[in-house]
Amino acid sequence: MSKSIKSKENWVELLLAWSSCLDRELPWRERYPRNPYYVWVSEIMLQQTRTEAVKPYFNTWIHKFPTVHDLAYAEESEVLHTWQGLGYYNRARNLQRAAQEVESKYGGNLPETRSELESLPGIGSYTAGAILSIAYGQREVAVDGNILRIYSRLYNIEEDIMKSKGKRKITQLVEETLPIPAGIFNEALMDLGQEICIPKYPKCGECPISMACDAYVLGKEKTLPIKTKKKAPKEYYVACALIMKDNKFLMHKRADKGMLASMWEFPMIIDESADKSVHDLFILWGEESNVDSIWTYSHTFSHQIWHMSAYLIKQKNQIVLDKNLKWFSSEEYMHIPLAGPHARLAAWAKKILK
DNA sequence: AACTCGGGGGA
DNA sequence: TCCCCAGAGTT
Repeated sequence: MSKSIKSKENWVELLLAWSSCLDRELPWRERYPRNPYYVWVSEIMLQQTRTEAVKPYFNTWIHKFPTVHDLAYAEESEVLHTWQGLGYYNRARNLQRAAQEVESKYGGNLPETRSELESLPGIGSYTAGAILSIAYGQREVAVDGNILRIYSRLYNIEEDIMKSKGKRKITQLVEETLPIPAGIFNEALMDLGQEICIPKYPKCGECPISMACDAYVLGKEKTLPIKTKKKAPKEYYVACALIMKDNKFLMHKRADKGMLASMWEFPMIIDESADKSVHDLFILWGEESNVDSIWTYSHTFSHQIWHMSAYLIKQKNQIVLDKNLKWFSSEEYMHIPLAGPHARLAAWAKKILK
């Protein structure tokens, strides 16, 4: 039997041996058995987000909301404020809603079946599999971006891993190779995906299972996986109003659905035309005290680009406040969830009040 | 199946 | 610049 064939059979063992030596120190991996709530919070935070970005948020989160109960009864604004800067804010809202359901329906204990977990908001097939395998020791697959990439290379899968056909094929393959304990194996694959089998230039020279890897043997490690490109972000022009009264700024709470839901912003008009956004801002909020913008910034989201400009505006005589329109001092607005680039504008605008 | 939803880090 | 990342929900 040739070495490569033998390695193909043994790659799971080789991977597990490698990862046990690696012993990564992560805040959500501190003890055995794992705290299911910690696993849950970390998996939600890690969706589409790098480990290094998550670490400080995870520690702050656990400090503020140590248990499912604490999260369930927290103010939504504090939940969003704690998540501010991490992105994909529906994750935070869904996490709290799910915590409320776990509290009321399951007595504060995260359920241990795939169907019950996937019925909770924010928990899909990947996260359910991660919780079941890592926190509860069940033999369940958890197919994330790392696993799609690694299996595409290991088994020379040329299907597009972003499409359901490719994902189905790889999920089937993972199911066939999944050992016990699956949690250790799933974590080992994620470690390999972050440390070695990285997207652009995989470090095959350091890889413990390169001899079992079809892509490496065939010299295709840089061309796999096949993945569709994302389309270019759409560009918008955003005019922001700085309206002051009694050393406070007027601020607006965004709708509870859609982009940056329920987060606060300076009153703004967004449009595909720069001129129209500024024109409409003055129509709606009043006469400009200076026709020139006093602050500009371009912010790139994953699917939109906002070209922002801020204007000092003399307030109209009548501004009808409601729960979504309030005055905040620069001290006060550091404690509310600020919408994306508005956090940057808020930090800058503090000096106007001095 | 295609689209929305954030932000930051690396080459 | 461009690309990617421990995905889920909606249409």
